Amino acid sequence: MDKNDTYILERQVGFVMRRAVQRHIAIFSALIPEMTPTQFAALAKLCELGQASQNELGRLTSMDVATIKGVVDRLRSRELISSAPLESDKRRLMLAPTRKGRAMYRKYVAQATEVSRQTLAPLDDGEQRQLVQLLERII
Amino acid sequence: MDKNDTYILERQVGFVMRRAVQRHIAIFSALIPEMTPTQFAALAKLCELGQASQNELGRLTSMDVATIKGVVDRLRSRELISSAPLESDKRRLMLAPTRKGRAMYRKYVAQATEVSRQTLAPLDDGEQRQLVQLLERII
DNA sequence: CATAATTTGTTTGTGTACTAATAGACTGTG
DNA sequence: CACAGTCTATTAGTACACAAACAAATTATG
Repeated sequence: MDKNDTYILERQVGFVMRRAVQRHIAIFSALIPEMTPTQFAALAKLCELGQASQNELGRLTSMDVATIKGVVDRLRSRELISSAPLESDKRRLMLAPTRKGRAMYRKYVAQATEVSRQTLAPLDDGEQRQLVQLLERII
Repeated sequence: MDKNDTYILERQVGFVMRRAVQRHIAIFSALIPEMTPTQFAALAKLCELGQASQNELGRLTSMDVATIKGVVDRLRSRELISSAPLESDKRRLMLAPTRKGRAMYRKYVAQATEVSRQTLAPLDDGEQRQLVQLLERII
């Protein structure tokens, strides 16, 4: 009856996005083998801000409390960021990039741009902008 | 010097895709609380095919060997799929949906379409098609 | 036919992501 | 001031995702 009553997995946004993310992560880890995309995102945001509480950093990088804790733990164990409880609010754990963390960020920031470039390479400039804009609207 | 020498996390495809996937998964689990998107994908594909080996199912749903194993284990422990070694090729584990699995698929297939609809709801019809097509090209 | 290469599935380890429960610290209101 | 509600961080549990190493079965090749 309906022209579209079959469910075609391959055409569902969720499925296609999952595959696109897979490819993106593969490109990322080829170009930036020392870090995951999530770790780089947290480090980049922290370098941009100078410092932030763990919770704040999680919100700004779209990671929930449990996720950001794991990411921060791993970055800290590699001495890319430092942490200290805040005197004026003892609930908060203030984070800052270490010298080593800043160096790591500087080392890879150009590569990170290249990751985005390669991910979008099959599209022309207009299409690239369009894709990012459409994605931003369904967030 | 350059007009774009700062790295803006929020504008990177990877970051935006990650957030879009997060929203999609939230919609999915609100509408289909009994299963994850991945589990539904595997079950749907298996219902479409009738049967498949574990490896085959993994390839068709874009899950690597370790991932598909976990997904299959969980579906099997809930008796949504059955498995049996293939006589003619003893390496292969043939999978098929159980009656219960088929019922589960039928129960949620309309909801799965609704998940895609809600995920794309902020866009008009043309934009929805465009987004999916652009994503397909960067896979 | 024998052996090398490939395919399939399993296991281990690491990392992301979410839920739910908990505890301690802070804030607001009565 | 007290105490209820909120915020921050931690912990435990489940699930996806990938890499690497392995064993068993099959296929290809000399």
